Amino acid sequence: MVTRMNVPRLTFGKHERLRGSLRIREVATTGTGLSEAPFRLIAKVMDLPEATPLQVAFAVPKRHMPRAVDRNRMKRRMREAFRLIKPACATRLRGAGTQVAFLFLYQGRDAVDFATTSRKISRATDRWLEKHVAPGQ
RNA sequence: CCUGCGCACCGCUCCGUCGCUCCCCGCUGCAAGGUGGGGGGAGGAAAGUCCGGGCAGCAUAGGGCACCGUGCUUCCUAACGGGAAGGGGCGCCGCCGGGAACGGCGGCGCCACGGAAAGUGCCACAGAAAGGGAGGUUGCCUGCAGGCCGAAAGGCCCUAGGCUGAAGUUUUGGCAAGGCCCGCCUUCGCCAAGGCUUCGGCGGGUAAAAGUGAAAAGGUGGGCCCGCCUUCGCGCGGGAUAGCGCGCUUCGGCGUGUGAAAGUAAGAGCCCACCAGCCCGGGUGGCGACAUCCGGGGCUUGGUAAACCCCACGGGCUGAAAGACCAAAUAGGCUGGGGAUCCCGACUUGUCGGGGUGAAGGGCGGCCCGCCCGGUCCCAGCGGGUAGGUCGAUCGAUCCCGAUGGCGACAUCGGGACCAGAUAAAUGACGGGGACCCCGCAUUGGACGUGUUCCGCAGCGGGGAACAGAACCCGGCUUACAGGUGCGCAGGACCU
Repeated sequence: MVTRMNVPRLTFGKHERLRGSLRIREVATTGTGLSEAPFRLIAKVMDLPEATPLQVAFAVPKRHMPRAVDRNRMKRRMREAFRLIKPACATRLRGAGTQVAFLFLYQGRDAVDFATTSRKISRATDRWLEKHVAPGQ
């Protein structure tokens, strides 16, 4: 109980997911992006319908990974990786007082393991925030 | 025991930490939500989207044509192009019968399996020729005798056909030369006619033999002997044999009854018998596909319908992005009220009444076009409709167990269970253990067949774990698949 009080839970609920084809298209077309190995991050500072500092979506194109099983596995790894770094990212955005929509794309042809995925996702997020969000407080 | 093939079934499991989604309950909050607890959460193919159905909307008097699909029978089913049980055909293997063609029985496998005898088309390559279809090549046989017309050339009859060239040889006759016994003989000589042999061209015939092809027009065996004639012909008669029937059998046959055949130059695809197939009629068995028996025809009618086509049966079209409902902002629509402005009328000269307002009016300007000014306002309600949301949407031809009926697919009855429901799309990430399989290392136990054999227990190290992710739901089909289990078949090794 004591640990629960101090350490924030590493949750990742539905309201923190970027949903709706119109918003996703807006991020994909007008957002600013950067690449990190097989991943690509596109994000945009914009108003979100939920009271949350960020929303995020993950995409794996069918033309690179034709089998649904492979696409699912890659999306799950990306989601898991982002879940673990999300709290730090959220506090930073709360400090800056802005809302950001993220869109992660996977552009590789073969699946990569979780360690690599985690490292790359984290680097990409840090780099994007460094560039576009003023450091809080 | 090993290997391969086929069919059926299974399709790793547990723990910890951190998460996701749906449902239920408690607390909290106006609500959104938060929080605590409990429960559910991918497959045998979820795949391909190839069939069928439910469900939904649209269309629809009835019928026909067109188009599409299906195609042995009966049954199962909500339905099917699915399934079950049968029938038939084909292929391979084994055994049996027959002189042969071929037939019977058994096993295994395969088959979209209505009609090719309604018509049309097509049948590559090869081959002379490929479907109303012949005699082409090599080879073989044959070209003998005659009549009539005509001046002749030639024509006609008869005939399967009624030729011709070269060389050699020979016979007869004549000529020439020579000889002598003088009317005969001889010749490396010449001419004419004829015969024979060989070779070639041309015509006729074509069985055995040879070729191509998937297929050359179903196949096998045989067609003997004697006699007769106003009629010599697919004539008539007699006999024999084959064949067929019956009986016996030592299965080798024997006995007995019946009993074939026609042609030609030679032959045959002509004739006879049988085998196989086909068609027609009838009997028996079967719900039926069909089977079987008897009689007749005397036909041989090739393949292809996944070519057109014919016949029978079925099909309205579109799919969950179907469809139903709620519904913001903005723009526009309609209705009502108010404001502003313009026009008209009335007079009490600033009020009232009526009407218009995507126009009136004013300016630039001779006029039209055009441009500019002015104004196009505010509020409420209604309806359509977009974003978004809810339903559809997860209790159903459902699953499990049992009983009964049925050869079976399956059906009926009884009891029990609730078992994914996401929506940029949940079912995961990381770590560790346990089974399983493979490889290596050593260690032991057992079996007799004592081997470079086979089987088993525990140990250490390393590796592997397939195909694949629900998207309205269900029944099938097809395809993919590591490893394992069971059954069947085939082959091999060893023992008895």
